[in-house]
Amino acid sequence: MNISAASKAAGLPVKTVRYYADIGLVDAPSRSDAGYRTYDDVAVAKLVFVRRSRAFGFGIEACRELLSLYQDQDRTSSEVKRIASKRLEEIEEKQRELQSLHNELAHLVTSCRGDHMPDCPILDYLG
Amino acid sequence: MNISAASKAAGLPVKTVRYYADIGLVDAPSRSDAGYRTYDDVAVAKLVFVRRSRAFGFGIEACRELLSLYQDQDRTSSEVKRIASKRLEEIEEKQRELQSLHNELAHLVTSCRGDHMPDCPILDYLG
DNA sequence: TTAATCTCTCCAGTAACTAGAAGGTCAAGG
DNA sequence: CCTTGACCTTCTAGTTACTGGAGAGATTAA
Repeated sequence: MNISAASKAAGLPVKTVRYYADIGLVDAPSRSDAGYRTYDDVAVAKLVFVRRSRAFGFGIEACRELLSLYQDQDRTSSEVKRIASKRLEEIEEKQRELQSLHNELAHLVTSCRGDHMPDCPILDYLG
Repeated sequence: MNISAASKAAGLPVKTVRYYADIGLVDAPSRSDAGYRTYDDVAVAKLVFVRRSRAFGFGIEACRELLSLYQDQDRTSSEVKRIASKRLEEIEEKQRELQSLHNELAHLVTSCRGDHMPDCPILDYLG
C-alpha cells in the first residue's frame, strides 16, 4: 500500500500520516526502491487507533501512551483507565467553562436589541 | 504608567500587553525618553476590553472588530449582536461535541474495570 | 556604588497539523 | 518512445495566541 491508499484506509490525510511517523508516534514505514512509503494492515490499524484516540481529544503524548499500552500484552487496564479518566476530567472541566461562558454570553446576546442604534449591553459589559 | 503597572491594572501579562500592540490589536503606546512604553487609563481600558472579549473566547480578529465597534459612535448594535451570536453558536457547537465525547468516553471508562488485568474495553474500542 | 528590579528587542518554542514549492516516479495512451 | 497526469519525495513556512529566555540598557533604593 502506498501512502494515499493507507491514508484512505486509515481515514487520515496523507500529510498527517507522514507527520505521525515524523514525530515517532507510529513506526516509520518501510520504503520501496524509489523511496515511497509502504504500509501494511498492521500499520493502518495503528493509524486508525491514533485517529480514534485523537477524536476523543487525547493529545499526541497520551496517544503515544495508549498505543504503547495497546501493544503491550502485560499492560493493566488500570493504566488505561487512568489516562482515559484524566481526559474525561478535562472534558468535564471544559464543559463547565463553556457552560458558564454560554450562560453569560447568551444573556448578553438576548438583551441586545440588535437594531440600528448604537446602544449595546454587550459592549457595555466588555468595556 | 509603565508596562508592569498597566499590566496589573489590565489583568494581563506584560508579554501579552506588548503582543497586543505588536499585532496592532491596540494602539502602540507612547514611549518615555528611555524607550519605555507608557500607558494611560484609556489604553488600560482597551486592554481590559480585550481581556474580557478574549475570556468569552472571541478570537483576535473578532476582538479587533469589537474594539472598533466599541470606539465607533456610529455603530449599530446589530453588528455587535451578529459577532456575539456567531461566537455563541461556536460555543454551542463545541458543547455538542463535548457532550457526545463525554457520553462515549464516560461509558467506556465506566465499563473498564481498571484492575491489574490487561482486558480493556477502552483499548478494544480504539483498536 | 552596587544590587535589585525594571525595561527593551529579538529569537525560538508551544500543539497538531496544513499549505505549497521544487522535483523525482509510475502507469497509460498515442 | 514520449508525454501527460497522478502520485510520491523533502523542505520550509504558516496557523493561534501567546510564552520563555537571552542579552543588554534604565531606574531605584540602600
